[in-house]
Amino acid sequence: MVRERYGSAMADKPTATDADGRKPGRALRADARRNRARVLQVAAEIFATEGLSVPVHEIARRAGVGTGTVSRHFPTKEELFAAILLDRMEHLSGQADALAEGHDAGTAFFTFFATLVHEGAQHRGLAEALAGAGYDVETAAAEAGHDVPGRLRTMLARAQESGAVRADITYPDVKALMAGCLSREVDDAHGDALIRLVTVVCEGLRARPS
Amino acid sequence: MVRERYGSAMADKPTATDADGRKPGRALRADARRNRARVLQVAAEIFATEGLSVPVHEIARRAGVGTGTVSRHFPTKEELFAAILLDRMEHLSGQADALAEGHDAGTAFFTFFATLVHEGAQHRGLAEALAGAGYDVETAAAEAGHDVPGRLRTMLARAQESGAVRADITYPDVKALMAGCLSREVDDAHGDALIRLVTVVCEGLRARPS
DNA sequence: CGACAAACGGGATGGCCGTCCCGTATATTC
DNA sequence: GAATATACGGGACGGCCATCCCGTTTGTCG
Repeated sequence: MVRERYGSAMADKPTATDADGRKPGRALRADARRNRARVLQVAAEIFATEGLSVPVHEIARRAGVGTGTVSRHFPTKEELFAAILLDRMEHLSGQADALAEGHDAGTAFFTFFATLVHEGAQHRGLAEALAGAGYDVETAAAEAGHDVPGRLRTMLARAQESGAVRADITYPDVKALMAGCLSREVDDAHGDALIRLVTVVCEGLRARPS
Repeated sequence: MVRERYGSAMADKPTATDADGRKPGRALRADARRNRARVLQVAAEIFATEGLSVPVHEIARRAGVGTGTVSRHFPTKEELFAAILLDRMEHLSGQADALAEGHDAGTAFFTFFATLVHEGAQHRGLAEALAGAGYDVETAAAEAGHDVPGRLRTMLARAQESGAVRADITYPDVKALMAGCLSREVDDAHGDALIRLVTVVCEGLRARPS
């Protein structure tokens, strides 16, 4: 059987000392900011391609920093997970705003839907692990101003008003369809299969000229 | 953050000594057979409700056996996972055969579809973990004579021939829809939400009188 | 019923990983 | 350019868990 870890133990009561959610005091030192971003990026890639069980030491090694640096920025592995997701949410809500501005309602919605599916294909496990731990990513993101679901909901409504999307579709329908595209059945997250699925779903959502 | 383990480390190269896949020699002693079945059942329940990271010791404790007994029957945790899934597959293919015999093609298909979704809701993580480890459950099950996908495929074909299911549906479509029903969005695996989703999907699959 | 092998129990072992700590290096500030 | 707090590196610690081992129990067969 292929080499694979399932996960790894985690402290029950992490002694949360500093979540880098620092509002007060000084700003982060320049190198600290760089390192933090680098860890976040490397960790996102590694977790996406190799699973959540990759040791934090390994993340640090590949990011070219010491383990202490990682755990100072993200006191627990769980907080690292959350930070990655929040970071992605920030990107996504930025993209959403750009799309909403530069395209007609239909195009914006369909494009954003596809973006979300591809993003989801990358970080599937992450979101599940945090959800399983009772961490509500969407709410946390919304509080940080990166309300991706809200934006999707708005885009859906506009697309429907403009006649690009069937009027009988609801937001939960869209979420379920998205989840369907993300099923394990679609093996490779980058492959054609995913693109085909998204295409099919979008076609299904599109309002028929009738 | 709520107490939650993500998983647990596992040996890279399990010294596979005995997989209980014993064809030759003596049959299992009566008590051994009992214990094996009991562990399998208890483990399936626990993994389904509490996640895959529950320690093997805990499984043994709750099954009322020693850890040695568990690891003799299932040398590694991974083999325990696989055994559970194979066991479920056996149940399922039995149900499939019974359904195919006792009902019309349409009812058989829809009922089995619902059964699969509910089963999937239980053992979601299990299948994912094994798939991630490169273990092909479906093939293994097929080799053991419990070819669930094959049966579903057959039932779909018959249901389509009989006019109960839309003719333009393909088997992969069905798998994707099934996966959609199993999305994390449907929180409680026993709740009404899942039943509603299944109902909707089945209605969608049903051939319209036109 | 007695003898033997199969199976059991659960403690011991080894390894892995998250987290903490502290001496060192470096960005920032005056 | 010096002083100082901030951040870094990576080794060490502690805990957890899968697996193994071996003395003991129990089913099986003659």
